[in-house]
Amino acid sequence: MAGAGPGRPLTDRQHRILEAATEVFAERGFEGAATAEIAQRAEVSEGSMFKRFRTKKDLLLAVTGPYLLEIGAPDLGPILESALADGGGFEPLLQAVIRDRLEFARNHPAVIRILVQEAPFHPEILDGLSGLGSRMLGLIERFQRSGEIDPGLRPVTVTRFIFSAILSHLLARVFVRLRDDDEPRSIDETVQILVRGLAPGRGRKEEPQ
Amino acid sequence: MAGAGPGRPLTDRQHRILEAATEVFAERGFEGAATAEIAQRAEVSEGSMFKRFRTKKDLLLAVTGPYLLEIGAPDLGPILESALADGGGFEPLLQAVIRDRLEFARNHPAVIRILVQEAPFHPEILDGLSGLGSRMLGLIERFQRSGEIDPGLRPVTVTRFIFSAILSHLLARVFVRLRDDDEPRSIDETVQILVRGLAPGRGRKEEPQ
Amino acid sequence: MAGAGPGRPLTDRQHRILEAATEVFAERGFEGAATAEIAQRAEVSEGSMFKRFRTKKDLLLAVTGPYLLEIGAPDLGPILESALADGGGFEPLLQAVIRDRLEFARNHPAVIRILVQEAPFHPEILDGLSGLGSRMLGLIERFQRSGEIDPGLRPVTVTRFIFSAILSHLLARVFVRLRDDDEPRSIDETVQILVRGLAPGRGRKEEPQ
Amino acid sequence: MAGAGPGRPLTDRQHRILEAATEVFAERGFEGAATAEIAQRAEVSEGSMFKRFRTKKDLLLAVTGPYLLEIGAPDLGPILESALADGGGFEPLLQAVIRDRLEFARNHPAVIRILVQEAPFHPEILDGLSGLGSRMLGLIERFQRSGEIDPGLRPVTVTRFIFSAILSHLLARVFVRLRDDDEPRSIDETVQILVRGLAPGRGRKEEPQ
DNA sequence: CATGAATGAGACTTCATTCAT
DNA sequence: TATGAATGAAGTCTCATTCAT
Repeated sequence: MAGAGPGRPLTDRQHRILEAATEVFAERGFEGAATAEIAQRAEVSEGSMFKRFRTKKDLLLAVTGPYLLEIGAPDLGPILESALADGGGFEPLLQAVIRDRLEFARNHPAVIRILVQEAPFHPEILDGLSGLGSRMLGLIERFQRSGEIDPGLRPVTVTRFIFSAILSHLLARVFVRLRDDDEPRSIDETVQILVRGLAPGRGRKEEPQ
Repeated sequence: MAGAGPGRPLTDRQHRILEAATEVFAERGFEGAATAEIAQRAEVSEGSMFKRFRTKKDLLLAVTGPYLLEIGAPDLGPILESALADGGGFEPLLQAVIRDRLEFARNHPAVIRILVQEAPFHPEILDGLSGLGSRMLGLIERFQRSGEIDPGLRPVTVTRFIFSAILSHLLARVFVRLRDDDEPRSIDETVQILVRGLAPGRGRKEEPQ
Repeated sequence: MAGAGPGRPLTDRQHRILEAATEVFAERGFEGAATAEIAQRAEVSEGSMFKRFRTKKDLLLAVTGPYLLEIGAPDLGPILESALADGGGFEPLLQAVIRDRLEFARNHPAVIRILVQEAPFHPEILDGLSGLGSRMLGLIERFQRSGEIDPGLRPVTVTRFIFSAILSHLLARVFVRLRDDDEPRSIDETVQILVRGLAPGRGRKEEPQ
Repeated sequence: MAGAGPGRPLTDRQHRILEAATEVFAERGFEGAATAEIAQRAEVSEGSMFKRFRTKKDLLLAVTGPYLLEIGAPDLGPILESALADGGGFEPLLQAVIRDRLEFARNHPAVIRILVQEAPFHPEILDGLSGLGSRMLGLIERFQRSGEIDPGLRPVTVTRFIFSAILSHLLARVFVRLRDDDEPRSIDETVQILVRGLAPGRGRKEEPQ
């Protein structure tokens, strides 16, 4: 999952343009970003820039697209993949997923910002994620059958919870620049809470009936 | 917490302006919003608008400010207050908080959007929240002492977790317009997961053995 | 037909803008015209200009529209009207029409240029003329019945011929700035040629003998 | 007059460029045409194009030039030439001229469009026609002496009239794409009207005094 | 010689803000 | 006071032309 980058071959200039665009979009938001500033940071004329990327929005999609494809793609990061493949338990998988996504955030914080900031205004930005949701639901049901997740919880809720746990890490990292330096511990704690919270009840507790 | 609104007395015109601004900021984002459109929707001349709100940014702060003040203010919603006051347990408090915030989101979805969308670009927008964090930490430590929250977890983590659980509800409601209609159940499940996940382990920390 | 002008009330500034636009469009053509130059000649900022006329094309239509409406409208110039109304002969009508249109060209040469130059690229510019053709055909058939126009000629041909005779005057005036100063004689000659040329043959169709 | 094309030898590439330029200029006008599109349609790089034709305007002149030279040149179409040479009558000459020009328009409609559209902005485009006017005047005077054209008409008027009759055919063909399919009859009618209209009066008629 | 990437100048258009009425 | 016309600055995008490869 950690992510390679765009598939199409990019010239050096185009690479610089995308990097500059990523920076500026992250700093100022899409609407607030000026194509002139992007071109300037890329040390390229605006004319050149618009030759390859026909509109500002193309630039946005070119910046975010590659990363989304990879998120939804089946070739996840090696750690994650092994955790998934061996039909292993829920806990190691969570560990792997969270670690993987946090590493992604560490490597591409600006892209994370852009995705989060612009998704409400440009829904198509997330089109690459279409498959992710159903895949998650499938996994969760599997773990419910294996007894690691409480079958009484609706998969929707579980999905949202896991997403939000990860998201909170990302937001803290990328936006708040949290003072929490002990990331390993943070991950351990997050996993612990999730595992315990999602585990089947010990007989009593919370059953409506 | 449920919150009335701005404290300063607003003329009818100003009220209409703020409503229009809220709509437009939510729909198009701060940078994407045109003051002309705000004035038009408020059925007020641009001149009048800028007389009272000197800049577009003033308008933004006037829209968000009141709600933040109220979030940090001591006069929380009645339900919440009672839950807090009687030194009651963690679970009913969580119920109350989540319910209260969801109601808030139902009443002011546009404000939620604006807060989430613009916070990264206008940090001062969140200034009103300064006290919230430490108050949360205090509460958490109290529940750790009372044995309802695992003392092994750092309060920072717990805070983030609770926030993110609430946030995920808000996001689902406001942005994704989720198909999850069974909100009461959703809340119950959320509370269950949090209570179980944050509860002290059964004898030892995290190790099964 | 001589033409009043636009129907909507125009402020002084807007009037100046339309005048400037007329000049510049006539001189440089629509594509060749720069909105900056129009604004400058009108002594108005571009911003102001685009407030009233949302696009450059709006400006074009605002310049040409009024004159076309009047061409197709039933309130022709007084001379023309009287010539038409009294069921008079073909010759005085031709005199009136040609004189009227030439006067129009003398008063609005720039508009004529624009119409001729831009019609091929902006067909909607001529929408106001829709009714003119059929009205012409009706008139011609009437004169064919009255024996002033050869019934052997198809009305299409006759229409084209009359149009082209008028057009040639306009073009000569507006584009070539012809050295033909004796306009009255020019008109007389044109009318003579048309009347004779369109009159029924002397006994047989086309063969002198 | 029927006219082959440019005199200078053109490589295949240059030929393709001129064809593409003709198309694009006709469709979009000179200002509206993009050199990039011309190069693309010609399947030639912009670099190559500008090597041979140094500016866009060169391209325009290269497109129109050859046809104008030929119009003014002494090697008219065979039909026309015979009609002219044998000192024949006015009517057969008119027939020949009109037919010849209409055939020209059928063969090169795009060039006609360009000439008509761009002549007002690039007068030099018509430089090749310099001799045409005086030659026409000479012919007309000859026919006035021979009694086929009314000597009372000024040659300027007659010239304009003949031009306009031909022009109206061209315009109808090229711009309006007229529904008049019966071209032969159209020509006959045009010639009839001109011959009758320009013929000397039968003693009375139209004398100012 | 052919190419097409690169560019600077300028095009049209939008917009937050001001100010005379 | 309320208005909305006016604007300057800036924004996105296009294009004829050049030049290193």
